[in-house]
Amino acid sequence: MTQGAGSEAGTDAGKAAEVTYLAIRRQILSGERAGGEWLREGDLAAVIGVSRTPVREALRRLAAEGLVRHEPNRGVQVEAWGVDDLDEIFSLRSQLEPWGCGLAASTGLADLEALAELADRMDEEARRAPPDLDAITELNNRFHRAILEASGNGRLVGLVSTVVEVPLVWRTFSHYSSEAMRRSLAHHHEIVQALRAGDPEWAESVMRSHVRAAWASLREEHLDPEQGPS
Amino acid sequence: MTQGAGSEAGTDAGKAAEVTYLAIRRQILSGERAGGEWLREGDLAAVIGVSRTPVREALRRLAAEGLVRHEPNRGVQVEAWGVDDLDEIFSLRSQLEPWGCGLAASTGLADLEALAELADRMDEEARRAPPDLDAITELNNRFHRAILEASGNGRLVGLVSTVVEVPLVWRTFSHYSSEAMRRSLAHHHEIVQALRAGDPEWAESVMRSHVRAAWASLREEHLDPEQGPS
DNA sequence: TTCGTCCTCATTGTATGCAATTTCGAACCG
DNA sequence: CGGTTCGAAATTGCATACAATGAGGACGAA
Repeated sequence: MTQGAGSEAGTDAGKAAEVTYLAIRRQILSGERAGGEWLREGDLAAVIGVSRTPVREALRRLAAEGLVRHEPNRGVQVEAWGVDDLDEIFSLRSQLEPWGCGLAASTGLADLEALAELADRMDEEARRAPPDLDAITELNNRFHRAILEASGNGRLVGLVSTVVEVPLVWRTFSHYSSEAMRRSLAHHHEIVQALRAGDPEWAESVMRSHVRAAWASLREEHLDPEQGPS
Repeated sequence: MTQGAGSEAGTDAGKAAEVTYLAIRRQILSGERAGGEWLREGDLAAVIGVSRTPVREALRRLAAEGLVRHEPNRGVQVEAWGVDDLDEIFSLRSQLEPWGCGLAASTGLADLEALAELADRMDEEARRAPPDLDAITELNNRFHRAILEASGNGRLVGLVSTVVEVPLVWRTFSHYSSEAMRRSLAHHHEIVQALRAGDPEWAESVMRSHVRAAWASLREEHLDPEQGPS
């Protein structure tokens, strides 16, 4: 068969369990799998072209990360998120990310060139005729991750990752107005500047503004359930 | 066949995978399994009395929680922690726990009676001839968890749990001097009082003192490797 | 002696078969 | 007609068998 997997077919680059994990994870983050949907081991195994064993491992891993919910003897279903989760996530984020950004300004571990380039590339992508939101999302996540890594606290990176890696947040930019987008991109440059100046309080403040602006944008969108179908 | 779960005898309360997970986890947190030690699936399966399948699931779950490290095609080894990890953990903790405690003071969700009782029972346990450190540890963890739960942010509970549930921190009290112990227990009562007063800043401050005092105690102990045998 | 190669064994990774549990529908009773 | 009980199908949980990968040692040549 090997019909559905498509992209993952061909190279056995990673192990089956890893491939399966990445495939399911991508489907959830992209919104391809709706919240509440049941994930049957047999179906997934058939589609991806592996046996149920690696599928089970992938599902357990996803459960540990909070992307799916495991109901004993019943199966696994995609976690359903709501506006309450948005508030939990962003109140945590607006606590942790500014703090980490301030630390990064103190340590001086950040690769300012790389960060500046990421910010520039986001500008470029945003200027395209139809902005490539996936590309911007990718760059934005790398930007935020790089800053947290520069905080010197490895656990902070992991914690924030587990919190923000949910569909609700992952596709942040698809909910931005063009004004919110411009402001967000400007924040990135200002953050780099604050880091370059080695000013922790400035860095922390900008990052706090950045996160809370994102919060407001998403919140507005989710309180008006007028989004398109499916 | 012969799956009688001999060693874990008594109730087959949970499923094999759950039992296995809890068994291995307990061994790691108690220090029974040293950092760096390799955990072979076959051995664990034989000892616990299950097949390798649930053992693998348990190990994957522990890997996702950061208690063990999974090396592809090589196996799983217990994570080794050092003083650097202590600093990472406690700098995170002294950021998150005071914040959560302040939130709890604002929400008023905390069950003050239950918290006061936990604090009292810790006092009692500490007064025993040989203080039952395991009992105190258990009560202390429940105390801290209850406060975070009262913050109204469910994710905060999970995040802090994954951070503090390592042997280094779990057995905090076994490293306390009697003075540090008394101060720590006093903090608990003061925290309850601050929550009762509904004063977020007070609550936050006491919790910050509480956490940072613990940090100092543990750090001192770990910088002087003159501790008694195992 | 020392380095490199190959072979063997231990261990993990995957697939498959079977037992246990849940779900869902249809027959049955009130 | 509504509610309940029983049973077959679907699904998960566990055990076992097999394949694949890596570690360590014996052997031989420089």
